[in-house]
Amino acid sequence: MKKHSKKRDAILECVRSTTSHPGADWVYAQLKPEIPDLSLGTVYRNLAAFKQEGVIASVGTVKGIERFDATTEPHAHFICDSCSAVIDVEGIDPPEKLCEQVGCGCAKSCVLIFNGVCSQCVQNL
Amino acid sequence: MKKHSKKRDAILECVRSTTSHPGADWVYAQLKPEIPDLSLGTVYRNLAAFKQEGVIASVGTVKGIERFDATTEPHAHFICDSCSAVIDVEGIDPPEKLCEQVGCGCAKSCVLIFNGVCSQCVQNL
DNA sequence: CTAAGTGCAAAATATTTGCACGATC
DNA sequence: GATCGTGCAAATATTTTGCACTTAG
Repeated sequence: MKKHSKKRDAILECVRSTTSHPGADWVYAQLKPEIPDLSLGTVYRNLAAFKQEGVIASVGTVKGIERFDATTEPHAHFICDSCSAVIDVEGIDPPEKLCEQVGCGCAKSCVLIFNGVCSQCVQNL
Repeated sequence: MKKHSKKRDAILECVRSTTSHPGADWVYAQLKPEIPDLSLGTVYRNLAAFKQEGVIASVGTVKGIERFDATTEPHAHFICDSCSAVIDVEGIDPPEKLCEQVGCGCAKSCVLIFNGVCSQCVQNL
């Protein structure tokens, strides 16, 4: 049976409160001042659990760090090669319908990611 | 100036000789018997260099391991959640044309990945 | 009370890097 | 002989885990 926990709630709330698609360390850094006795291990454990339950989704690993998304509706992402920002792409969705046409197995979901340099980084070059 | 090296050639050849989209450790394991004085660091260094040069492409990180693809032409992949196999998907290509429509930055490429359980793993369940 | 959650630190994993040596141009 | 490539091992970086303690149900 699953129990309640302030820390767990805070971690989920933290991921939900941002559009930055954070990694575990970012969540930890955000919450640590507020919850001084928070442990990084707890953040990892809860993020893994949320992902397992389907409450949050993993966007993928950017420069070695797994990034999470509170929005579980399928949508495309843009990832900046320069600053590693992960940004939601409006108006373009992953072609989930094509899952059925994938021959090599039973595809359940699909991920669409655009790579490039974000508007902000382009300016700073 | 870039120099020649048997080990470098062997590493590239190894990636090219398989459709398994290997990671560094797999390449190392393949070549080690053949080239006993090969170092894992060298494999990492060369794969990173090839990727930089655009000779090979990174498919992404599957369960913590970065996987490479000798085919740099854009194409979709299927990744098995169970056995972590990375398989080329025929007939479906990433919508590169949409890069121009991505609002949040200058998208240069896009990645399309299907997730699910591969035919082989489905049988073994 | 029982089961689940957590802190802490150590362990496990994957990758990078410094340096001396060896290979290539 | 200058430059680049490599082995080796140590260093990083990220994530996982064992265990004792705490907390929610």
